[in-house]
Formats: sequence, structure tokens, C-alpha cells
Amino acid sequence: MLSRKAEDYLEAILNITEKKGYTRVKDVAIALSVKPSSVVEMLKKLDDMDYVVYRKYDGVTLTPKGRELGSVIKDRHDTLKALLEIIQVPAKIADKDACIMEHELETKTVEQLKNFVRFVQSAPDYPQWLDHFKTFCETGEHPCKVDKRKKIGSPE
Amino acid sequence: MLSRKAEDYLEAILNITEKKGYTRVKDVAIALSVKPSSVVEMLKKLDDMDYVVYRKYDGVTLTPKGRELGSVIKDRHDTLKALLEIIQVPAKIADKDACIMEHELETKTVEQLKNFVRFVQSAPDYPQWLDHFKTFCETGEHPCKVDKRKKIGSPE
DNA sequence: AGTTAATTATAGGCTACCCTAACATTGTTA
DNA sequence: TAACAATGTTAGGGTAGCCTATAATTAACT
Repeated sequence: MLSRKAEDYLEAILNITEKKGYTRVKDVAIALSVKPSSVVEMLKKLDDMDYVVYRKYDGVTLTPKGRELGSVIKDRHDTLKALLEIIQVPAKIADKDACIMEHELETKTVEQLKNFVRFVQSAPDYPQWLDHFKTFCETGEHPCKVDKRKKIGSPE
Repeated sequence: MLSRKAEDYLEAILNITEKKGYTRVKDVAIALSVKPSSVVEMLKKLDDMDYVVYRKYDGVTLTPKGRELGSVIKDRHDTLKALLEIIQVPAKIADKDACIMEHELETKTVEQLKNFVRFVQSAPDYPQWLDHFKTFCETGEHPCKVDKRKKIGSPE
């Protein structure tokens, strides 16, 4: 199993590679706010574990194994970010906090988060739902106390 | 700022103290799956930082400062757990994953998660909403494609 | 090509957190 | 109260991940 930090490196490499076609030590260092020496250290480990191919003075590339895991992580990230944005967390914070949340969660949890995001986004009344949520955040009240929709009575 | 691990210790101490009135090294060790020696090490740090009072061979108690931070963390935990349970993550996994998520998140994020949980739970159609979500998880479809409720047209 | 700038690599050190093994204290029970 | 059991403490070590400082390599410019 890859450590949380190692996953961060992998994800960064994937993002950078997708953006500019190749990845250098410096890019990763900037992306993760660490020093180049720390990057080199981690790249050696990731190379040993066959997630990347690292050759001195010549940047990094992902192996198929690395690409695969990288995109799983990226997918989690996107899901979490989408969730946070749905609940009105500002994009920048959402992105940062998605990074924090994206590791170590059980598959089941991530799966359900993903379901939730899809559920809300594809709901027939999505824009209204979002609007109601916004109002709720401001007022602490549901804008439609009873509304025109049929209410399902509470059990018993 | 307290490290993620330090927060785990603090939370465990709070939970144990609430449950049995006092906390011993052994309890914390079991709760966090670490060895007693690791607990002692951390307790010394937390004592130095004035989050707990630790006296040799005599257990730990929280200071007001420790109690305060502890309950903030606990509140986060409860919120996250509630969120996960709403989206049908099994209780045990929800509890574990809430532990993972509860650290380092921005105040804004936690606030919005809390809002969301309240929003959903207090919605007039909460049981129905939950039911629809369950169906969605199984079928990938909203049970009420158009329904009797007024649909808000998509933009453009 | 020679010099300088930028980047990358290595060496050595630091902290946080964990461990085991040995020792100290407290609790229990004959 | 002596002996044993349980618990707690200390000492010493290990790993992950970060750093600074220095050295090596590559790139860029004259």
C-alpha cells in the first residue's frame, strides 16, 4: 500500500504530465510545496515500487501501474471536490480539502459519495435543490415549509 | 496547532473520560491501537502544551483547553459520520472514515458539511429523499423522473 | 567554447510517531 | 505481607518525510 504522501506525489505527477506532457522535479516540488531534494527522495521510492520511471536529470514518467492508481486518486479527488462545491464550499478551499479527504477512505465510502454527487446533480429539481440549500445556509430554514409537493408522513 | 495524531489522542481521551469517568494509559493505547509507551510519549507532549494533566501512574485528565478542542473535534466527527450515514455508508465504516476525514479540514468546509446534514435531515421530504437516494444507488435512476412537482427548466 | 544560471542530486541532519525490551510501580490475592 | 499480575515508564531504535548545504549536471547566453 502506498502512503498518503506517496499518493500525493503520484497525483501531482499525473496532473502535471496531463497538463504539459512531461514532468520535472521542479514542477512536483512546486505543486506539493516541498523542496526538490524531497521530490528526488520520493521519486526513488516510487521508481522502486514501479509506479514511475525515474531517470536522473531526466524527469519522471508514470508506469501503467502508476497511471492507473493515479487516476483512481484523481477520480476520488474530483468526486470530493464536486461534493464540496455542491454544498457551497468555495472552489479553492474545496480543492484543498478534497486533497485532504481523498486518502485512506474505504471504497464503500467513496462509492457512496460518488453516488451522492451523481444523485444530486442529476435530480429533476437540481437547481431548485441547490437554491433551497443556499437559503437554508443563510436562514437555517427550508424555504418551502410544506410546499406544493406531497409530504410523506413520518413512520408509525 | 496540534498534529493530526495529537488530535486523535485528545479525542480518545475525551471519549474514554465521558464513558467511564477517568482515563488510563491502557485505555488510550487500546482505543488507538498503539503501545502504552507511545501513549506516554504523547501524553507528555499534550501535558506540555496544556491540553491535559498527566501525572505518572495516575492517568490523564483534560484541561479546559483540552476539553474545548476535544469537543470541537468530536463535533466534526459526529457531523462527518452523520453525512456518511445519510449516504448509506454502513455505521462501522462511517465511524472509521469520519476519523480519517475529521482532521485538517477548513472551518468553512466543516461548516458547510454541517449545514448540509441539517438541511437534509430537516427537509420536509426527508424520508422520501433518503428513499429516492437508496433507489438511485441501486438503479442509477431517479424514481420520479418528472413527478408531480414543478420542474424548473434547465438554463438556455 | 567558456561562463553563468537553473536545475537536479547527494549527504547529513531533524522531528514525529511508532516499536521492543527492560525496569518501576501499583493492585491483588494467598 | 510476600508473591505474582497488571499496568505504567524509560531507554534506545527504527522509518517516513522533510530540510539545508553542497556538488553535479544541463541549459542558456556571449
